[in-house]
Amino acid sequence: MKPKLFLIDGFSLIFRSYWAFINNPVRNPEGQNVSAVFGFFSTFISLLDKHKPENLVVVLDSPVPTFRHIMYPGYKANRDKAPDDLHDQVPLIKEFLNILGVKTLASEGYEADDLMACAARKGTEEGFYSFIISADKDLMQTVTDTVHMLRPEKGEYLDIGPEQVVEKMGVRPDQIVDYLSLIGDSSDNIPGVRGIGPKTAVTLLQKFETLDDIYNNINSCTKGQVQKLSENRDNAYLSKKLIVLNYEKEKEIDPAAYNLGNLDLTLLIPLFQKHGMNRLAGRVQKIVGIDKDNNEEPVDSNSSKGVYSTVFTLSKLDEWVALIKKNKWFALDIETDNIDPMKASPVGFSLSVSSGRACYIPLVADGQTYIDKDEVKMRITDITGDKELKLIGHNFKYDYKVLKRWGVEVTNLAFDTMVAAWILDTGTNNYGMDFLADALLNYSTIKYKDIVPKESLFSDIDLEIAAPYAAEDADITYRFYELFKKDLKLRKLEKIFYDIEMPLVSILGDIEFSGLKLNSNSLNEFGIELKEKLVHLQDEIYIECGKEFNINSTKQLQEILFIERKLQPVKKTKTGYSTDSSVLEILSKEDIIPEMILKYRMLMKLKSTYVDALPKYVNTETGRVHTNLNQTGTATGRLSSRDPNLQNIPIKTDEGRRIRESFVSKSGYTLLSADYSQIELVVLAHLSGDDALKKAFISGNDVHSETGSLILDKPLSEITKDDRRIAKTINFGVMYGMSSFRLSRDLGIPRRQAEEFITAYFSKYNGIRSFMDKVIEEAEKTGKVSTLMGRERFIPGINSRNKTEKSGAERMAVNTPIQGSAADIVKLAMLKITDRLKESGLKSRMILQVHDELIFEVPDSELEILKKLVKKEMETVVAFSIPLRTSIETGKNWGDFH
DNA sequence: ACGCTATCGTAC
DNA sequence: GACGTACGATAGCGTT
Repeated sequence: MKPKLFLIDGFSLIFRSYWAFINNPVRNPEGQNVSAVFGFFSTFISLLDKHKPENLVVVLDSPVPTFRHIMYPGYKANRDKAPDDLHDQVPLIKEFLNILGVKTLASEGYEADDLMACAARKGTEEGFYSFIISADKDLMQTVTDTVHMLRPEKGEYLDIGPEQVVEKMGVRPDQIVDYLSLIGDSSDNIPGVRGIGPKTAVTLLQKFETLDDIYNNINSCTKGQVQKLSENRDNAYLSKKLIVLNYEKEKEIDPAAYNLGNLDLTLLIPLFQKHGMNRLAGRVQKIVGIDKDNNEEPVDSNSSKGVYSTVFTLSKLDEWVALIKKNKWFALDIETDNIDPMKASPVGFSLSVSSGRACYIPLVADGQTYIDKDEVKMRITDITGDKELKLIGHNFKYDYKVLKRWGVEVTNLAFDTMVAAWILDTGTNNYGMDFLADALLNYSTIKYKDIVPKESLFSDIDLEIAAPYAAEDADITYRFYELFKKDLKLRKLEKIFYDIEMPLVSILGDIEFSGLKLNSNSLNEFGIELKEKLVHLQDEIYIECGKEFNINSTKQLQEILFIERKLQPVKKTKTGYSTDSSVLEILSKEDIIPEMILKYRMLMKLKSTYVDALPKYVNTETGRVHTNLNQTGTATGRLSSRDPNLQNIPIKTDEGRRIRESFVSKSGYTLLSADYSQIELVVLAHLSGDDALKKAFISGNDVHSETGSLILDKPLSEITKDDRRIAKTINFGVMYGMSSFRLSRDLGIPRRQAEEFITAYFSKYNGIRSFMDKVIEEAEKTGKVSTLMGRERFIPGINSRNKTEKSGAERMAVNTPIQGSAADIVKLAMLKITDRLKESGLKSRMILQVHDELIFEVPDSELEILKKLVKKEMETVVAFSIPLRTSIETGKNWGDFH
């Protein structure tokens, strides 16, 4: 049996699907028309299921003009432009195909028909059976014994070989071109011979074989035919040129590249569900389920409930421990009595070693104790400290901290399903079990809030209710594990997941567990100062305005500024005129109020967000602040920090710095901060390979001054502070895709000059321009971008025709490899340093990460050792062609560094 | 009382 | 509309 090569005429299918539902379009929850998406994938799935092709490619038309338009301006000139709501579905379809790993084929200047013909012929040469999936009858010219069409007719796809062509059209495949040249094609605006229709064409071709022969023997035709044929001779031959397919691209096509491998259709399920196409999601599940059946595996149990038991005795518990030791991989979940892991104690454990099976081990339920907690602790210590076993958890950092607090050190965490879900798609912001189970397994979980009333604890709940809920968590975690393990492999995301993110989970757990010491007293004193200043400022503002109002209300402030004081608005927001700081700064030239508001805003921010808030986070047991470093919080790979956010503690103003100063080291210890210098620019220099930027770094001089020297075209010695400021703004701006509009506003220079700066920047650093173009092109082709360590991010909207959306997507695409690679590097450094601290038995602890900065709490005696160790590990974590520098600072408080 | 969105401001 | 990634406070409005 020859392998099958499926060539899907993408737009043919898309158009047909769209118009098929035109009176009753399929819509997603947002109301967007997704008929074409639905129709396309409905057919796609059916074809895959029915024919099981080994190879498949979706062939797409390129934007006009093609060579046919150039040859004949009238070509397809009668076509209307595609409606917007059809147009908008194309990127979505491409994205879905991309996620599946199905290739697309397009080539500028050629139509899909040409490319399919090329691929089919090349396929024949290389031993494939080709199938062209299209409604277009022009393609019948390609049909041979080894090239068939699958043509939609009456709700099914008919297999069209040479015999079927003769049956349908009355001529052989090799006569199709001449046949169509005679009758023309009104839908493509191809003239043909006026007055000759299908009937006459067939008669003529049966008699004379070819168009040439017809004209050579024109005298044997009827009088009417002779007249029509001679009048339209040019049209007939022009039509022929337009209809015959072009094989120029045949050499470039490699059918083997379209091998589907192990196509995982389940990847489509969440996408379908997101767009309200539950029927399609169901069909995929059915198809995949049937496949599993054939392999004598249980019927897909993803969406069915599991079988759970409650463990009341130690002997039952030991049976489960034995199961774990046999299976090696096991899911563990802990129920506790507090949402904050630094305050929580375990009230029960659930375990699973296979999808659909789990148990719950209650310590406390309904206020009553069950199994002895010390006996359980021994078993838990046993299974979480055994490196032969592989622990699976969902958001296990929480459980890790609870266990650590309970006195159990987990050393064998191998798979966190929440982190895996994030690595597979960093672009969403819900990685909770309930949501993922619904989206990926079509499984509706028991919801915590449905079984635990407000103000109650989990340990208050009846065991009959608590046990299934808890066991389900372990069961679903195990199901996720089986799903994600496969996806990570398929998507080649194993390295970033297993080698970077997974070891990081417990490191982050340890950092959070350590926490930072906060001097609440000094903060409270500062709070009193701030309050006095704020009351004073508020009074002054009221007096100046002649009335009292809520200064914190932008709505009321707008009234004051733009109506009462008749100031000129600078920019608009969705709901009115903006009053943000850049606006107030401009307005402060005209009026004294804006400056007072700016001052008020700054002090208010410090007080409410930091001074008042931070002391509330001091843990009563440890006396320290334990932030939550969210590993799944960003689309680029960075960490984020919550409750409290310690990654945005002020530093820029003197007042703000006082907040930083309230973070102190414990007695006998010093804080050490190690900061990568300009890591994002260094990453950009490395990734782009731009010689000028690399040179700027290698020189060892300040990179912003070097940039200033380059774009302002003057020697380094003549670069003023102001020049440096401009260069710095541009350096950062470029990485974020800043416009000249914004640059001119931020620097207070004319738009023209800002444009010149940007132009100069890219002409001096031309490697950066080409790097960015390359990234955007990659994003357009694959729908995603990736970082140094292979982390991926989908870029929705990158193929949008909406200009704003498109350029927004481009900025994301360009920034993500830079920001994300920097994040990769810092994470690698964290892993290495942790290893070194462990093996050397030092008492120093990493206590915070702020994107490009690591903070340690170091015994005074270890200070010198640690300075060296940290610097060395950080600077050697990756081998770049340019140095990766760090600056180390130490002090008794976080603001003390200089 | 709670939840959502908009706006603003802090960090890297 | 016009600079990427976050979190969080407050206001204001709508729903329970």
